[in-house]
Formats: sequence, C-alpha cells, structure tokens
Amino acid sequence: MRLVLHIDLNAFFAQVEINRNPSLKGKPVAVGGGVRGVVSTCSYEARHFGVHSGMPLSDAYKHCPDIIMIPGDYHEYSRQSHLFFDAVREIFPRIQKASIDECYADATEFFQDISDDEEAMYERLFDVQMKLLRRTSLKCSMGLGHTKFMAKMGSDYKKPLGITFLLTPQEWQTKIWPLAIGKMYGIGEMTAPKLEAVGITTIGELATTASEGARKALGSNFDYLVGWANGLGSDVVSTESSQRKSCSNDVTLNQDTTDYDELRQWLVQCAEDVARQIRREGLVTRTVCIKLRDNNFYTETKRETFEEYTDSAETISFHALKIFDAFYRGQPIRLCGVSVEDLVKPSAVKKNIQLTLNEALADGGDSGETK
DNA sequence: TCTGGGGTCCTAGGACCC
DNA sequence: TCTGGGGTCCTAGGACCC
Repeated sequence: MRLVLHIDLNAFFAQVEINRNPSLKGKPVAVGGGVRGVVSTCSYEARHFGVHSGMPLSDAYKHCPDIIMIPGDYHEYSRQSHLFFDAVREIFPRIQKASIDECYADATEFFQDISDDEEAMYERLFDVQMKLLRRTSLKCSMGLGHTKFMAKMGSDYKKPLGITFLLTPQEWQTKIWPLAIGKMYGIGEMTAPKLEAVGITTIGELATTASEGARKALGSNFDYLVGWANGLGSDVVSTESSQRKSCSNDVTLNQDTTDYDELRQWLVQCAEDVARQIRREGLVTRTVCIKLRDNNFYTETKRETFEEYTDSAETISFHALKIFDAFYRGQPIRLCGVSVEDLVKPSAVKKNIQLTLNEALADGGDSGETK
C-alpha cells in the first residue's frame, strides 16, 4: 500500500506576516481588508476569540476589538509558498500542490525501511517538520495515510505543528469517525445540514449508513463519499502541474451602484486585468463570462463563446460589455467581474489565432501591457 | 458596518447535427 | 401529419475548497 503525506501550512498568511513583523507574535492577527471584506486567514490567538476565515471584518471586530488587521500581500505569500514547497521537494521528490498552502507527497519510499515501525516513522516525520520550520520559519501540520483523502483528514486533525497517522483501520475509526460530518473534506455547509436531517451527524455514521435518505441527500456523490469515509480513494500523487482552466478578476464595490457607466468601467478594468494575466502566462481564451451580484447577494453569470481564440484586452472587454448590455436590468450591484474560460496554449489551437500586433510582440516579453 | 476573491468539478437542459 | 437515438457543444448555476 502506498503512503501518502499531506502537508498543510498552518494559518499561512498570518504566519508570513508575523515572521516579517515579530512584534505581532502572540497577538490576534488577521489578514483581510477592504470596506466590505472578510478574514482571509487569522492567527490562533485570533481564533480563540471566535474569529475564523470567511468571517466579515465587521464581525471579526465584534469578536475581537483589538484584532490587528493586515491587508494581504499575495505576491509575498506566493513567493514563500514556492520556497516552502521547493524545500519539501528536496525531501519528497514527488509532490502534488493542492493550493497555495498545501500539498500531497508520495512518502512510500521515504518510509520503506521502517514501514512496520510507527514510532520510528513518527520521529522521522517530526525531523522533517522541524527541518522545514528552521529552513522557512513556517509551521505545518502533517497527515499520513494510504489515500490522499486520509492524509488530508490527518493534517487537519491536529494543528498547528501536528502529525497524525491514519494507517490502520483502528486509527481511522477512533480519530476520524467521531468527527462531525461537516468536518469531512467534500461536505460543505449545504450538504452537512441535509445529512444531519436524516440522522447522519458524524463521519462514522456516513461510513456505515444504509439510509435511503443519505443516498438522496448526496445524490451521485453518495458512493465516493461513503468510500472516502471508509478510507478508500485515490492514492495517486500527480507531479505534473496542471494547466489552469480559467482566470477571473472581480471587485466588490465599496457601495452598491446602479450607475451604468461606472459598472462598464469596472468591467473594462477587470477584463484588462484578466487579459494581462493570461498573456503573462501565454494563454488564449474563447469564452468570456461576466458576473453580477446584486444588493440581495443574488449572483448571476452570463457567458459567450466565440470562434477565434484571443488574449486581447480589447476583445475580452468588448465581449464583456456586450454581455453586460444585453442583460443588465438596472438593479443595484455590489460585485461585478470578468472571467475567461477554455484557456489553452496558442500552440494547442489548430485554428488561426488572432493576436493583435502589440500583444504578439509582447508575447515573448516580460510586460504584456499594451495601450 | 453581514457575507472576498480565486479557483475546480459537476449537472442539467437546450440547440444542433447526423 | 406528430416526432427516434446518439453525440457534441454551449450555457447557467450549484457546491466545494483555500
């Protein structure tokens, strides 16, 4: 059986901020901002006050009036993420990045000589954790199991700096089965209440269910989720970095607006940002989508697919505005944005691609900016 | 001063073609 | 003159995750 390790950077953004400003150490710190923003990540001290990611800033201040709010520096987080995972890769050559702050590693060979001695394995993993901490000043927690799902549940089990083994059915059933169903990766805030309504409140209850109600609540996801709850699932750590499929930029306005021209200007700005990003990455698109969220938090998306692939800001803006004109009805808008889908490398496109002259010139260069 | 921003995957239905 | 079946593409939205 393969051994899969999941590594999760604990309160990653907050850690980065504390590392570069040690006076924040031991204090309730949150990364987040904007007039109508939410907490992106917060320190464990802030969590003691009940603050958590996704919480509106106004609520965070209510829970913890002294919270130190820091606007995010995502370039820096991305840079440190790369440094961290480069360090991981030196120890585990086969890793699969799952997000900016977590990855899976194939640890089968790493433990090959001691795979029957959990104590020795634990010590070896603890050494890795400390080595990574010394090297990057970043704390991580780790989970070890036979599938990616098991490893993921393990790294979440104890934070920060936790190490959790889920290698035997006993470990799995004593540690994971008692957890609330909402703690299961893959069960979100829409599905958890449905399962609770049919009497399934823990992961163990899902694992052993024979309930028709549960089958109905989960629909086509029933089989694999019950499998996961029983420790089944994929153990394939895929090392190739996957090509991104979409790129988006949206903005929550400081105040709701019905101003047609203002909304158009925001959309153009979002379209330009998206075009800049895909050009930087050497990608082209043929589907443009706009998103509008109204004052009731009702969100609509509309998209259009066209013949020719493009990376032109003008073309993307043109389509975004065309869609907007066709369906905006004057309701107060709190968020608008543009995304592009069907992203591909130009070389993968058989049909002729329309690149503007400027953008074609910028293609090999550093700056994708035109006009 | 309720509810960010950036993603992924999936589903269902309609249009269209043979 | 009453209506198949299969396949693909496109669209809109749901759910989830960090």
